[in-house]
Amino acid sequence: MPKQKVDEQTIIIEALKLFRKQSYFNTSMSEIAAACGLQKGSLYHYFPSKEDLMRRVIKMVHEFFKTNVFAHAYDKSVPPQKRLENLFISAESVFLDETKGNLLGNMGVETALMAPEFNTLVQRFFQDFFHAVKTIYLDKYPEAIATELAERSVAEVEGSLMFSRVFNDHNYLRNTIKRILSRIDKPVSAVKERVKAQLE
Amino acid sequence: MPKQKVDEQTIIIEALKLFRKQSYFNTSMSEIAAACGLQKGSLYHYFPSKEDLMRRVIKMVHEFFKTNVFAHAYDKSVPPQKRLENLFISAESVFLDETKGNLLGNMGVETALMAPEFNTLVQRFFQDFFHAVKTIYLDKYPEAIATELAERSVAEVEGSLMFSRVFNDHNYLRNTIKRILSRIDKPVSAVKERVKAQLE
Amino acid sequence: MPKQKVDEQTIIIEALKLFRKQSYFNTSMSEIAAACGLQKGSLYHYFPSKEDLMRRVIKMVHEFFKTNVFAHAYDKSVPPQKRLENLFISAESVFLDETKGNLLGNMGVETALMAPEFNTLVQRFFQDFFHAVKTIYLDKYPEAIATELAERSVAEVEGSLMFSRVFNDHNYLRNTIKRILSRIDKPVSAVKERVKAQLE
Amino acid sequence: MPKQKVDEQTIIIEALKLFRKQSYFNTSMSEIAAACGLQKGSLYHYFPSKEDLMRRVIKMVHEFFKTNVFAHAYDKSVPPQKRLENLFISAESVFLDETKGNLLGNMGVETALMAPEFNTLVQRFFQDFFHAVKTIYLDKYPEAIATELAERSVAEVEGSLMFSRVFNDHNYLRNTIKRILSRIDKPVSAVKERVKAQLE
DNA sequence: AATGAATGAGAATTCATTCAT
DNA sequence: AATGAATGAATTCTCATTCAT
Repeated sequence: MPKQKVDEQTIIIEALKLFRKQSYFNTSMSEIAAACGLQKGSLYHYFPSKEDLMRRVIKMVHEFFKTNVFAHAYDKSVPPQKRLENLFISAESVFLDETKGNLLGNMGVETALMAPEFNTLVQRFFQDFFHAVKTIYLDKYPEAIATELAERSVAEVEGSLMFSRVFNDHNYLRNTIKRILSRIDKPVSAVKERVKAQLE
Repeated sequence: MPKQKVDEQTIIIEALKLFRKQSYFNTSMSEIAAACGLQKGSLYHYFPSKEDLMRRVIKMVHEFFKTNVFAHAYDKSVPPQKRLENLFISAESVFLDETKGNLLGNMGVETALMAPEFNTLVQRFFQDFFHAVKTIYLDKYPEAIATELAERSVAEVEGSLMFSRVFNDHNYLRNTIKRILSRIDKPVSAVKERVKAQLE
Repeated sequence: MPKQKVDEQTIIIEALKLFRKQSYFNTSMSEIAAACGLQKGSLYHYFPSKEDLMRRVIKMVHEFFKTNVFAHAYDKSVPPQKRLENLFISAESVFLDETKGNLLGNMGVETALMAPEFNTLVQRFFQDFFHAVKTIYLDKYPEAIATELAERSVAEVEGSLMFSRVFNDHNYLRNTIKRILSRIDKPVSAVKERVKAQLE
Repeated sequence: MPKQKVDEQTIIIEALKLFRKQSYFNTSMSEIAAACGLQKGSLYHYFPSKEDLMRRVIKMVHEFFKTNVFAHAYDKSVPPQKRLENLFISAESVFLDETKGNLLGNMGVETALMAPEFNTLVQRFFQDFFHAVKTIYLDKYPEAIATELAERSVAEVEGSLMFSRVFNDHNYLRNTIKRILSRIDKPVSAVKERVKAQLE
């Protein structure tokens, strides 16, 4: 009659932390089990396979972002500037948080490489990310511009997140987010002009 | 049979292709050997270990970029706009080329995670990348602005490169590069203003 | 299939037998596993490495000797002649026993060569051996003589044990032990004289 | 038209040194080649296999002992005490010499274990050793005693040689040899008596 | 639910050996 | 005679997974 020592959530979080730190292929089920205070055999009570556990990790991160980050975009009671700020500031804190992790941030490629199925999950995450950011920009800009701004912002965030990790310096991401937020305050005309210029 | 079947270069390139496609940890020495038409034991003639092979791969990519991409930045016979174009257009073709690969592009994080030594190599790559881009911007902008523009451009490139791979759509990267190139044509004053605005 | 097939002790003993028969470097983990009716991977449940298994084998032999051989030397309820007899007769039966083995007997050198740590373990074994034998001689002889007799006896035993194995003839060891035991019955004076003679 | 870089002798000696230091199984052909300043493939010009090389090493050591050590026993122009001294003093210097080595000394067991053929070679070595020593003793003692003394002396030498290596202290062997040499000076009667005592 | 034993496939690596040059 | 490339078998070790208790 063994007592339950952990729950699914705990295992998913411990797995996330290890995948983030060491990558999926370089993390063994034993390590995950050990991080949970379990024997490796016990993990199979919760997840039928390592791949399935990874799936759950990705989904959990995705859900977390939906609830805690992307949701800000859709809160119509808040003005667009402020919504953008809420979204990116919360994204920043998640990305830079060891625990909550950003498996889907700059590790998107590695994750996507694992299997077509994972690629799909990663795509969905970024689609949601784009959609949220674009939704905000649509309050101030027409479709084409909003799309471009959203893709650009998320790309900058992902790129600078990578630098933050590679150089172990949070400022890359922080400065990028500051810059993105400052951009939305600028007069519409300037942006329009530039975008137009690119379209020929 | 004792006739030379491959050379170091070939092995490094085959390894690069596989690492790019499958990630380092998910690629076995057998696979690399098979890709070269060798027995796995034979690889150890050329490289004392898998890690060492990886080191060589990274260095080769770095050298390739120095010679074929970053070098454009320092060709003072060419006007800055054109230098920026040469640099990013060549970067684009390398990044999107299966063969030459961009291990150090969006896979920087996984690579960097492998070991402190690899992290250092990845850092050096990006430092060189930053430096090249910044050198061009310095022809038109003062130090602070050039730095910011360089970091931003490289971040955008890296982020959109990730999207290109995740969504299997080269346009993410292509559009980003177009945008970056169009930016340098804009009057200095606009940029200055925005940067100043961010500095308080 | 998850039913315990062997225990640590069994593995250690099987390893000992093989090391004795084939030497450490010429015995593979597969062979040891096969001798235990296990798959090779299963050994790593019990021992983290081959070297560690060797360590355990050495320690087990050492413990066995402490308990079953050297202990006779310290049983003060028994007269010295008899103690010496008990010690060497039990040593003989262990040395010549395939199962209990004498890895630390005449294979001391190969074992000691393996690594400094193993050398230390072998040294400890012989120190204990010397100490036990010397303790007995001290009941009849002064320090200097007891030391010399102990070193000599153990050396003779080891040398003749080697011959017993090389010539596959137990009599080398048996006769040596008989001779050693007969020696202690001799008048002290004769021994003293000889030892004195050597001391100039 | 490659020049001869080494000769058989050199290789045999380098191999001997390595086998002595690391044991046969733990020494690779590459290491031997490297010690000779050759590529491993080149060794096969001189010896058809590693085993054959080992055979040659054993034979060379045996020949060396025949010529430089055992020969002293048969030089009838020298009195027995002096012959014994010559024999053991030369043996001592060989045994303790890193270069000339004593593969057949205390490593007899490991060597003998390798294959029946090697066991035979080791047996022959010790038979010659016994015979030489016994020949000297026969000048002073009758057959039975000479045999016993020879076996005992060689056993002591081998045992103490092992201690010298395990404890890295040449004195074990040196003192043993001193003791053996002092023994032959003693009156015949004492030895006779003891030997007789053992024979019932 | 948890464990710990066991598995078997496969990882990286080593190595004796072969042979064209 | 020497080399260096190549091999293939073997070695140590790892790991996802299974399952009886």
